[in-house]
Amino acid sequence: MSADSKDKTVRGVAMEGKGISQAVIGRLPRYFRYLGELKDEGVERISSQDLSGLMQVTASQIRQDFNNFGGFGQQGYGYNVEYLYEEIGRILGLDKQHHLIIIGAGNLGQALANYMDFEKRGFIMRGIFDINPALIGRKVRAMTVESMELLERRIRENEIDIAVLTVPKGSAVGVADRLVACGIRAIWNFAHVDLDVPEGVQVENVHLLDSLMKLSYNISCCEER
Amino acid sequence: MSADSKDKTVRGVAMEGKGISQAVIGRLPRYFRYLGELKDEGVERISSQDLSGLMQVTASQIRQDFNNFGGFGQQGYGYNVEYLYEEIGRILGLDKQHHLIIIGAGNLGQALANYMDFEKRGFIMRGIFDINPALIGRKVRAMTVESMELLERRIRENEIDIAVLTVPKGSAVGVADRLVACGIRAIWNFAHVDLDVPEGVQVENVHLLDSLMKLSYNISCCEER
DNA sequence: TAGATTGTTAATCGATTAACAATC
DNA sequence: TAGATTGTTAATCGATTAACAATC
Repeated sequence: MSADSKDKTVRGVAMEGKGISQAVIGRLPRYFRYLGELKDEGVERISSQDLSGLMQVTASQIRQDFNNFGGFGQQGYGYNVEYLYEEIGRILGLDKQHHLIIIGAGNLGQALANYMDFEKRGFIMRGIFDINPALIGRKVRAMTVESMELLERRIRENEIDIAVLTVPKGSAVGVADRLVACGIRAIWNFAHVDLDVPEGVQVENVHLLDSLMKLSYNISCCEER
Repeated sequence: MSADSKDKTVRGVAMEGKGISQAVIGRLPRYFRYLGELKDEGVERISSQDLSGLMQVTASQIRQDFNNFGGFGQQGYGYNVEYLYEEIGRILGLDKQHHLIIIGAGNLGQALANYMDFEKRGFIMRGIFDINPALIGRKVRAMTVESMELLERRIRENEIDIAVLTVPKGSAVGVADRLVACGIRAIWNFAHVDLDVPEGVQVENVHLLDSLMKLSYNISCCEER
């Protein structure tokens, strides 16, 4: 890797550049998951070859992926599982805590609020909001559903990084605008619309219906052979 | 397109071949969504150019994508919105009904059971299962949570296409094996593990934690500039 | 007919895989 | 040292974009 596409590595913290493709990023959580399992099983080191067999991706891709962030391995040895796990966690920003609020306390919003695995990785739910007066005041796990009027204030008070958008598609764009206006960094969007946000605000879409449609396609395309 | 990469088109039903890349398939639901909106607004025809402006993808890609399934447009005219909408729906298999069961009646399973938009597109929930005796018998929308013992019987009786897997990661692999054994066609997997199924069984993963991790990466990579 | 816009081929770009020299 | 395995460059493959002839 040339000196200018690779960014400086400061004391083990890979200060990765802007040039990493989303294809690579998309694979990091899966590496992280497998490495976590290996670590739990007490495996100390692993080669790209062995990880390749386990994960069903080429060893070449594994090495290429890791090298985007500087070398984590050692020739003739492979990769230290714990070290690699830690590094990928750091790259993914899992060494820092994130504060989230959920907007939309319907079924999905409540389900996400109750899902414990997020907290284990540092994603802390700090509030849940709804316009429906019938829901306001209701307890959801450790939180109380609050009025949408309090949205901006709470975002500032509680240093919220990420807004989880589980409102109906009709209100999503309006809510997203309010979020952007009060300086949110990221939106995890479950509403079935595309959000248009200024550069610097991250949007990650979870379009469940789209996902189901892909499944539907793959069912029908296979039987038609 | 050469005669042998393009499959026969029988009476408007595009019998698409196996050769369509998942990149293309992944974009179809979004086209479908935009075309549905245009249709609802009463727009009769649209050019790849205009759709390009709307959807923020290149006109070239739009034409290329549609041409994977044979020509839906007309030179000098563009695409008929309603026709294209119908065709893409058909390609995605939305002209047929799908029968689903949910396995795991926890928060997420219940949230998905209550989500109305799936039915509108022909995804009909026909059952919900759990091992937890405390949940069995409970009403979820029009369904009653049933024991896992009834799983295989219900799949056969109700002609289930798709199993929605919302069980903890520890039990997911075991349940998936049972599903495969009794001939399920497709698994919509929300459990945080990779399922290993035989060819011909479709798996669509929704790894929420992975999605959140990507968001986390994109937050931290931007501030580090 | 002239203008518009597709279908389709060719050019470019990016991502994946293969190969191998560097090195532990 | 010899063997193993990475880091990295080069080759391949696939996907996207550009261009334009076909045609409505």
